[in-house]
This record gives sequence, C-alpha cells and structure tokens, in this order.
Amino acid sequence: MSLHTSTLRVAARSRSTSRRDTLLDAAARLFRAHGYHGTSVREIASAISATPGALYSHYPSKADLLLAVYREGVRRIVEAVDSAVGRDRDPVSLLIAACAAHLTALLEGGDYASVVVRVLPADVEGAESALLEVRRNYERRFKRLISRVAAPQRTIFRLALLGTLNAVPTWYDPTGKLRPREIARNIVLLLLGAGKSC
Amino acid sequence: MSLHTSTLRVAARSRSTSRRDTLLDAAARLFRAHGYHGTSVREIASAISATPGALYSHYPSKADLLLAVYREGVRRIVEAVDSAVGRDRDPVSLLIAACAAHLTALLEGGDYASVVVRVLPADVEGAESALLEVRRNYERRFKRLISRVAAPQRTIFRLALLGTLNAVPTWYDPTGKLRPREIARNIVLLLLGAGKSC
DNA sequence: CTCATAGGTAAACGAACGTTCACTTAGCGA
DNA sequence: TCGCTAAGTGAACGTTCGTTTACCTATGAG
Repeated sequence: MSLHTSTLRVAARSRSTSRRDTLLDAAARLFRAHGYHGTSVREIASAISATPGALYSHYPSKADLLLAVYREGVRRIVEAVDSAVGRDRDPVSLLIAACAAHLTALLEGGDYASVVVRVLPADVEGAESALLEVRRNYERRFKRLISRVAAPQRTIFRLALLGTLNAVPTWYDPTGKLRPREIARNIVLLLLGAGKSC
Repeated sequence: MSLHTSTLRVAARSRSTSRRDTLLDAAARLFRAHGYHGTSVREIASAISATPGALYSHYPSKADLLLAVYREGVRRIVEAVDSAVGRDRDPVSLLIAACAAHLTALLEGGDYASVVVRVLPADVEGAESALLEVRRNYERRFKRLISRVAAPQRTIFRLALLGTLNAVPTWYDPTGKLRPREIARNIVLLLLGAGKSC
C-alpha cells in the first residue's frame, strides 16, 4: 500500500496511520457508495477535512486515486483467498475455501474489496487497461484452482462462478440466515452439479 | 413506446419513426456505451443533430430519459421471454427457453436491453425507486417459472441464475463457438445439477 | 540556527454539467 | 386565412467538475 513514494525512505512512517491512508480509506468508502463518476474530488477531500488540492499532493489525478483503491482492494481479496487455501486438501475443498474467502471479502471485507466489483474499468477514462490488468491477474488464481476439479466446460464454469459470486452483493441480506461461507459453498456445489446433496 | 403525449391523438403519427424514437435510440446507444453519468445530454443531442434544449421537449429531465430507455429495455426482454415460453412443455424446458430468450435479448437485442444490466438504479439520482420497481416486476416472471422446477433452494437458485445470465455480457465472445441459446442451456443445467449430461 | 522539503491551504482556472428561457418554425384544424 | 401547438433553436443560466497555481507552515537533518 505504501511503497508509492517512489524511491527511498521505505521504512519511515510507522506511528499511526498516515494521512495518505486516511485519504485512501475515504476514497474507497465514497467510490463504493456512489461509484466513480458519482464521487467528486471535493467530496473525498471534505470527508477528511482537507481541500481538493491536498489530494493532488498524493495522487496525480482522480483516476490514479481510484486505481490505488482498486489495487488495494484486489490485494486484500488475494490475501484472504491465499490464506484460506491450504496446500494438502482435495481440489473441491480448496475451491470452496477460495470462493468462501472471495465472497467473505466482498461482503464483509470493507470498502476496498467492494470497489473492485462496483466500479467498471470502462468508467475510468485514463486507467481502463490498468484496471483490467489488475483484475486479470487475480482471475488467474481461479483458473488454476478450477483446472484441478472435475468441472464440465471449465471456461464457462469459471466465468459463471465469478459472475455469480460477484453478483451476490446485489442481493445479500446480512440479517438473513445464510452466511457468506454457506452461500459460497452452495454456489460451488450447485455449479458442480452436486446440488442434490444440500 | 409512444403513448407518452398524455391525452388524445392516439393513432396519429404512423409514417416513419418519430423524432422521439430517434432520440430514444441514441440515448440507449450512449447510455449503454458510457453509462449514465458518463453520458451527457449534449452528447445525446448532438448524436441526433439537435441542441440540448430539444431533449427537454420530450422528457422533463435526463433521469426521465433514462427511465424511458430502461422501461423499453425491460419491455423488449419481457416480449422476447414471453414469446419463447409456450404453454404445454415441461417446466425445465420452459425455464431453459426463458433463459435463452433473456440471454439472447441481452447479447443480441440491441442497446435498450443492455442498458438494463449496464446502468445501476442507484446511479440515477431521481429515479432509483422507479427503476427498481420496473426490474422487480420482471424478476417475478422468473420466480413463477422456477417455482415449477425441482430446484434446490429456490431463492438462491433464482438469484444465482439471473446473476449468472446478466454477467454473461461481460465475457461473451460473439466470434466464439458458443451461441447464446447454448450458453443459457448450459447455465440452467449446471445450476440444476445436471451438468454431467452435457 | 538554518533551511530545504513534504504536506497543505486558499483561490482560482477553463471546461463541462443539467437545465431554462425567449423565440422561431412547420403543420394542421376550423 | 387564422391561430394553436408541438418541436426545436441558440444562447445563456448558475453550478460543479478536475486540476493548477502561488503561497504558507511545521519539522527534522546538518
């Protein structure tokens, strides 16, 4: 997340959260709530009691700010998925664990992860290709996991899986009975054709 | 589509497409390509070689214009689904036919249908609830169709089905081997747990 | 003590936004 | 022919947009 000030001073700044992180937090929250075009730099600035110009001390443009949020969102999802995926279980359990982690990150992982599914790359004029590349890097993980299970038509399986998982935030009810892990499990089993067993 | 000029003159205007329809077509195309906030009224106006003011002779606001496009999009999807659903087939075939029609409308039905999945109701400030209501009316059809098939966990099944279908436009390749009808069929069978049979 | 610098303010930039206004034009019914 | 009306123009409204600019201020290193 840091490593943005390009050159030296790697280990500097440790006490408390930096101002840049506060800015990034506010941007994530607003981008999630109102989308990219629906959020102005003045809103973001005033959310941290700063002026619009202060934003440009940290990021060269609004698009770059969103890109930073997006990268951090993907990084957190990857982190959650990687830590949920052990080494020695059977492929189906691995896939379920990965999907559960992915979904949990989307539903309860805060604003950063949500921005990744809320903001369409095509909406960000200057950074579309950068955003797409970040997203593709992540999807490769699922390609690997799926290649080890006996799924019919792996390509459509993977796309349907991610499409379904990413659509969950649009109908998820936090007060309902189903927890994210159960939803993920049900979706994987449904897609795998083992739906009768649940 | 017409029936907008509130009172009389129902059967007037028949020759050629009206100017309002041209406007609606252009709006649908641009809203689909760039989203709601990404499209300005000046773009829409200049797309039909008119001035921004001309737009307000037909619709009281930009949000109302989008609402009209959205309604027409849902109407076309409904039309496609209804005409594909016969009366006397078995429930699974009916559901597959409906999904195939839905997906075909999204992928090849032009701009109106695409706007329905491209534009989030929350993005349109004045018309959010109206858009949600239009969408809900449509989803009730699928509720009925699904209630007649032996699907496990019908609610999650329906949401997963629509979520997966609506996500297809993000990865569909028109030059690929899979046609919309086959994709829809595969998705339904996968979700129904009959994946092995294809 | 100096002083360079990161971080920030205050104000403004030009452009674009959705919308409104006064006015003109075309066409049709009486 | 007259007058009404829908449709559209051209220009401007006030606001907000993302961004830039000139200036300030605290702080830590030499």
